[in-house]
Amino acid sequence: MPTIKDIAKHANVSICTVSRYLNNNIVVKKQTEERILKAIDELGYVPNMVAQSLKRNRTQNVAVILPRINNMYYSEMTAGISQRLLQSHYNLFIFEVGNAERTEQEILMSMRENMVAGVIFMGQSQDYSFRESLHMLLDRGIPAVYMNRVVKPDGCPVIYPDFFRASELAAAHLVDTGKRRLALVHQLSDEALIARHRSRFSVPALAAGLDEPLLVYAEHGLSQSDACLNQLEAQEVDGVFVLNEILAARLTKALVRRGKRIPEQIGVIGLGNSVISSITVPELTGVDLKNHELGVRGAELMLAQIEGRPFEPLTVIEPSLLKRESTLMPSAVKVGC
Amino acid sequence: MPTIKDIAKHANVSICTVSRYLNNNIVVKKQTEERILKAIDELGYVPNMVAQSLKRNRTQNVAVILPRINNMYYSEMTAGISQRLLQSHYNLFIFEVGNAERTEQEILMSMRENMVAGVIFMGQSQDYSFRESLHMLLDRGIPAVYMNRVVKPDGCPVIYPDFFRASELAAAHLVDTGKRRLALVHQLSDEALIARHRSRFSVPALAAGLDEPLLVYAEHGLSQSDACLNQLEAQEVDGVFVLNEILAARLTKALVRRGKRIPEQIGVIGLGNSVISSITVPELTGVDLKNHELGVRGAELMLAQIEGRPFEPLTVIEPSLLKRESTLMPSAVKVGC
DNA sequence: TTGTAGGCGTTATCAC
DNA sequence: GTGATAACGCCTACAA
Repeated sequence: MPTIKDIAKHANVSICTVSRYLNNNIVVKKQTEERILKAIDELGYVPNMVAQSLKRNRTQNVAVILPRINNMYYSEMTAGISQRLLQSHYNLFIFEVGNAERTEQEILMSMRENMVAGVIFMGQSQDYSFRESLHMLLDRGIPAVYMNRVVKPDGCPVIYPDFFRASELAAAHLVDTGKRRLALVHQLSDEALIARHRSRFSVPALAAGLDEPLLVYAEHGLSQSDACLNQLEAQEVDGVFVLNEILAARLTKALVRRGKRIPEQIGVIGLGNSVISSITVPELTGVDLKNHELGVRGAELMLAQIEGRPFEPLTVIEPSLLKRESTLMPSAVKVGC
Repeated sequence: MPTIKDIAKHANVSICTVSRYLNNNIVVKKQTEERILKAIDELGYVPNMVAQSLKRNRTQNVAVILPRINNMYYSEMTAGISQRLLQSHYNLFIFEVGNAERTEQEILMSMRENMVAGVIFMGQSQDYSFRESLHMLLDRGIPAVYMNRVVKPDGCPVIYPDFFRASELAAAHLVDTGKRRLALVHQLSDEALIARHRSRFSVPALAAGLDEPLLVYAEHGLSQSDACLNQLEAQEVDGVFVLNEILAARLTKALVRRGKRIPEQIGVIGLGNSVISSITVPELTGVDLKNHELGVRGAELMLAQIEGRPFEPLTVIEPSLLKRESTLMPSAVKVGC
């Protein structure tokens, strides 16, 4: 592998002229430039980022730490990150920590060992890992971004979709389509999150003069005999928002098997807008959390920090509702008009 | 950031003693060891992999080049790769090339710039990219692995699932469940691949004395009015294998909407075993291509090359059939008995 | 068993 | 405009 040294020799200039020319730090004579270019071409020179990193004390590699890469939400975000980083000639490291065979300390040490330019922490909304050890990075000047986690900014920028707005959008749409008895189905364990979802979900219902919506916890392994379904039936629920796309699909299936007509008897909305929602029968109305955009914007927060540009400490992405078959068409008469 | 130099000073030993101790290249006196360990602990030393890479002329980073990370097949394989690489303390670079905003030359240059330890090329079975430029890597001693692509080994090990065996398994199961008129539905464009699928799919049918199965190309954007469905109906097909899981789900939906009873009137099998298959109504029998295992084994092929161990030039993973609701139970009387 | 010194490919601080 | 030269942190003959 030829080095700038070889280029310099071949072009009859000094090493540093080559280096500075390659880094655009200098204006060289036309003739010199041609000689350098010719040498690079003839010798097949490829710059060595490792040596550069050692010298500059920083790589062009950004690490993403996530629970599982084979999860559509995370992989969509990752795709957004990847795309944005590539544009700016940064590389993407993936660290899967789901199996938890590595401690936080070990992971952070790995970040330092590899001199990453920055770290993006991706996780569920209620994921609080790395909150303590984060400052070990920040203190050493390694920027970080929290992505998809609903936490207050504390030392590094935070970006997540407005999960609670999603609940509100869903409730509003159910109300708009004439539903009178709403329920919020979830599998969360974080009480604070549940409370926030519930309160936002209630807003459109209460505004329309409806009862306080039901809050239903769905056990894992939903089947036809589930308590969750019985509860919906007993309470005569006619509109439900499920805080998980796959769960929404399973619930839909279970409802259909119980003979419920969707959307006439019960409207269903899922949180998410992947291929899942377009495969169920009926197809699911869903709230799109804009995972790809989240990734792109998160990567931009990272780049802003690395390159010393200003950035927002908190970014909340507005979700959007996608209407499909599992809800009725909104009635012409809007609530409150 | 403290360096081995600082450790050496603090422990009152020479730099090289520290270095060799850390690399297990040496047995040091108990006392020396303790002093080194103490210094490492007190100074919070973290080894610098970048410097190490520069010296060793190779990083611990393995790159995976794939079309899209937000595709369940690829992300499952990637998860397998990630898991195996982490075990051996290698890092994972992700290079998405789907949007094709970079030429092969640029991508390979990026590999060299970053001194990756190896490159795993992941792509569709009929993906022939990088075949020409691959040797640019190999010639420079950078090992590569072809993953999921059905090509003959040529310079680097190849690993893929036995796609054609999947067709055979599916056909055999359809025959076992009493189906008499089979069809293979696909969206492929590679004639050679189609022919191989077709011939293997035919084997169980012909062995059972049935007609040669139908080969049906499904246009994109499958709907109820599709030629594909009409064809299946006209030919009175009662058993179908779809070479794509999502397409299988859509086809199932379309069949149900046309009033077909699955699996009684028509049995459906999809190629793939993700969450998709368990969400459709009815749930889809599928052929699992073992993507995760593919990833793990592929990573092992990479590691074997890097570490100079012997390895198989060609690995073909055996798929397995997962029976669900979209096919009948196999009859007790086996074909050919 | 331990130490000295040179070099990996690059950048950056000086001079000229 | 250009050129020596000294780092960056680590490894490794070679020497002691």
